[in-house]
Amino acid sequence: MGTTTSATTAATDGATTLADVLVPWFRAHARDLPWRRPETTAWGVLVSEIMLQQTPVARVEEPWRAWLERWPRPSAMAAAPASDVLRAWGKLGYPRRALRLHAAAQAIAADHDDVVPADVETLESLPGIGTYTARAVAAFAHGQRVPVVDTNVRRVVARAVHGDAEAGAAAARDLADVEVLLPRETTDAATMSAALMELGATVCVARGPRCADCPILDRCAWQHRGRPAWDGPVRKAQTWAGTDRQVRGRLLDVLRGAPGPVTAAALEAAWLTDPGQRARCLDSLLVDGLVEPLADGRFALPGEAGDVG
DNA sequence: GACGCGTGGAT
DNA sequence: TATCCAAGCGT
Repeated sequence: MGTTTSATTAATDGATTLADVLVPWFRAHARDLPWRRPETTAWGVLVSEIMLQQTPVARVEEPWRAWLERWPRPSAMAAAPASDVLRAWGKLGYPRRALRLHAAAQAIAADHDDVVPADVETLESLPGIGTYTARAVAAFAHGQRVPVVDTNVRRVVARAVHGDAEAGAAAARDLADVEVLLPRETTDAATMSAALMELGATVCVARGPRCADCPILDRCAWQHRGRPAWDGPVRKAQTWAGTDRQVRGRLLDVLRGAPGPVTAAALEAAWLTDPGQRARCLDSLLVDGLVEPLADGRFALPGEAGDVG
């Protein structure tokens, strides 16, 4: 980073746009994340985007490196059993993401010549790739000029453009909101999207925004309005202790930690508080395809026992 | 549109 | 210690 501001052309009427400020700011201040390096493949970008869904950057860096070293192409991962994929996923959380990435890799290998698609609609047709991830891959891996809207971008737009403290629920209009902020130049458009995300992740954060460090403070609508408090609906607090999520996590942790199939007793020991809840959660893991029952009564990670498809 | 889905660091 | 929150997706 630290490159000089390479004459980002201002709008034809001479007005300085948001992109005129944020693109150079990004080039000077962006974190040096491994998936942003120029040698990163589209597959590497896709893997990073899936891992980063609801998971902080700091916890993704090392698993991402190991993942790309082990499975440098979609076909490599496609050939691995799901059990290997789930163990490599480790404790990143939301393991259904790993299963969907596995399925996406198989589809890319089988139907797309092992090349990560560049078309938003095609990307969205793949498992685990939704509105955000499809556009992130199209923009960051393939340089397309498409709006990329995640929770950071929605917060930045809510504040800087709409003058609200928080973004509220995601809406279809979010894409159009951001599209008008993108510069005409395709390459700069992708950088602008990355800049909006970076600003939201490092400066315009949810709690305790560092407005003194903000490059667009002088044109922030929220600032101009005196930074009024959020008066919209309050998000429901996440509960954790005793939830099915916790129980599922415990059960899966037993499977991941074992070298092979485990007994029903081993899973029962993972959650003694409420046997009914434990049974219900194990069943939901079976439904999700995260666990497989064996004929002898034991349980295994999918594909682990050699029972292919 | 609301809900369920893991995990762990920050405050 | 408890709560908040983190580059969403599928149902």
